[in-house]
Amino acid sequence: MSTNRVLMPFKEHGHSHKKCLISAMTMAEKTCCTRGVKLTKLRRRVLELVWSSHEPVKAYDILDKLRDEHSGSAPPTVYRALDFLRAEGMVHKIESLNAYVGCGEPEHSHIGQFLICRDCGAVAEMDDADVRELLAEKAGSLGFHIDRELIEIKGLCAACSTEHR
Amino acid sequence: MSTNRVLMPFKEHGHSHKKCLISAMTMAEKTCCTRGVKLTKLRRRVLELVWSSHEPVKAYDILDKLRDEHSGSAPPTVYRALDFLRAEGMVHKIESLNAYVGCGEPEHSHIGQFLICRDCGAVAEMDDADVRELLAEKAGSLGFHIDRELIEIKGLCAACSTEHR
DNA sequence: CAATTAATGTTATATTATAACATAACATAT
DNA sequence: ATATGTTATGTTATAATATAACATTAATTG
Repeated sequence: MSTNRVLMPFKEHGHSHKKCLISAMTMAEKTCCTRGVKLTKLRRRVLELVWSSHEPVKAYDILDKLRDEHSGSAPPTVYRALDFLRAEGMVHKIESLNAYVGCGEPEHSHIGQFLICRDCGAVAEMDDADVRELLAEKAGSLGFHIDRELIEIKGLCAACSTEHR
Repeated sequence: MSTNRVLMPFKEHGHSHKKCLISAMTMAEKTCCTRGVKLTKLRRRVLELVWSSHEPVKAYDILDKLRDEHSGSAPPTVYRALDFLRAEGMVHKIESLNAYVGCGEPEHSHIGQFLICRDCGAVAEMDDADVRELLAEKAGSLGFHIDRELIEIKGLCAACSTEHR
């Protein structure tokens, strides 16, 4: 039995992204509503910008876009929105890139395992129980108790592998 | 059979660190010599500063110390030395902390899995083949080929768990 | 609608890292 | 030994990432 839950798979290159975006935004609205937290106009916009692709987005790139739309935007504008979105599990930070990606499944809290393609830059998110268990076991054998794990894997996605052949 | 190689275990709190430091520096000298690369005075000093404890060290903290010793030190001084040491596997960067730790086994190139205690701040380094294999398998099932993996686990080390009881 | 809380605006600054070019130290060939 | 090339370091400037602190506005609630 596989526990390889894929929260957000790699998409074929050039897929129509509109559906991803709509689905993510709908899910976010719904999740916020359920939780009684507010997805304000600003937060929604930042989430849209994060979801503009499957590649991690930089905070200052988001800021540039916000500034085009509203001159009063500043770093805190972005970081606060990102903090909110991260706290609600709608966005994850990729620490090794200082960049942010949308989460495909914000409604259930989790800690993802990220696959990052070195070629197209896209990120996929797994949430694999076997991996978590194995790490817990290995860490446990050293007397270490895990709170949170950060897993960011760099490599080549299937689509990019194919193109390279 | 366990594959849980521990490159740098957690030490009991308050252990005499001098031996760790001497051993690390000796190993570094030896490894550089074998490889025909130069552990210059500056690089050696930066490595010592990284090894001043088992906690990740910040680049600008290193810089402050270097400046005490030589006023001509600047950010590039530190980052270049760190780049060299990282390239030679003597230092690892903890991406989630923007900080640097010494590697217990620079002589064989590897990608470690880091356990970071939220209480004492110490870092242990594992290099576990089972974990690597499982991740390769899981990623592989998505058609993803792994180049490098980043694993940084936050939690509570054995010594800190004991103290909390 | 007054009081409170939450969200955003605004200014300033902290932290982390690199670019670009100059000089010095070291190695090697003549 | 000295010219030459290479590696390492010095130096100045700036880029990129993130937070602090306080003011204002908007939303919520008593």
